[in-house]
Amino acid sequence: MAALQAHDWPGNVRQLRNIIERTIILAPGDRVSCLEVDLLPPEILENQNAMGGSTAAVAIMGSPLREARESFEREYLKIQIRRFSGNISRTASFIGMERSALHRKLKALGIGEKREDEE
Amino acid sequence: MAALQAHDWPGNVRQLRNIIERTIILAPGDRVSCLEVDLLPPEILENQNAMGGSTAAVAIMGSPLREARESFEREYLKIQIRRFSGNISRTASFIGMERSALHRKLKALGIGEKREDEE
DNA sequence: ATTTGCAGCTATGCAAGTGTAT
DNA sequence: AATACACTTGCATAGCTGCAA
Repeated sequence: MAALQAHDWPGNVRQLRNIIERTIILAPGDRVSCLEVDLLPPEILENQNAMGGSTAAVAIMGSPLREARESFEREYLKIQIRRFSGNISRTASFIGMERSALHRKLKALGIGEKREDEE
Repeated sequence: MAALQAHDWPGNVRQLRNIIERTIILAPGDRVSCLEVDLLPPEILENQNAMGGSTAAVAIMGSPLREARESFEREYLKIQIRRFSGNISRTASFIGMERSALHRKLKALGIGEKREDEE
């Protein structure tokens, strides 16, 4: 869905319909009647390549700016923090931000609640 | 550089040194003494996978939040606009933003100056 | 499509404080 | 005691956004 939504459908809906039908028909034998990202024609996937290409990255493009920005910051911060072994002070100075501000932001983004690993 | 900076080097510098030496030594015959992203050991590249994995995405992780956020928004907006064939009004309503605000933002991010293709 | 003025909300730096562990 | 962090809060200012024109 995200991949299809990320594309510009200038003409009428018929184009979208054609792509879907063609994709399903051309699906390889072991995935008959399958409609999945990697089966879509390359022209449709152009925007995916512009971004990371990962499913997550493409999904973000289907969200309003506010949410997309938040998702991005969440990922960005998680990685930065992990990179400094969880040390907030160092992370803050590296990303050019006040410690206190970082704390507020982490709280706002819901980072730091349920640990996934680290420490 | 970005890939190496994106990693957490908990111990002392010796680890970084070892990785670099090992990478160079283990480089395939056709790229002797080469130190490039794809040659780095998988453990080091973990953060890359977290993001899109593209070089650009990794580079962003080496920038302060302010810049990283801007880079993200720039990419996001470019794609959204392209997706609506350059129609600002529709793009704005889709991303949940006022037309005027979008204009200001595009101007601030320097989007719309030098066209790369479209229109 | 693009700008601009204006008011309100948000984000952030700065400063000050509390708590914990080494 | 002293240092190093984590985590909060109050406050003033700078920035962003909606609304109207």
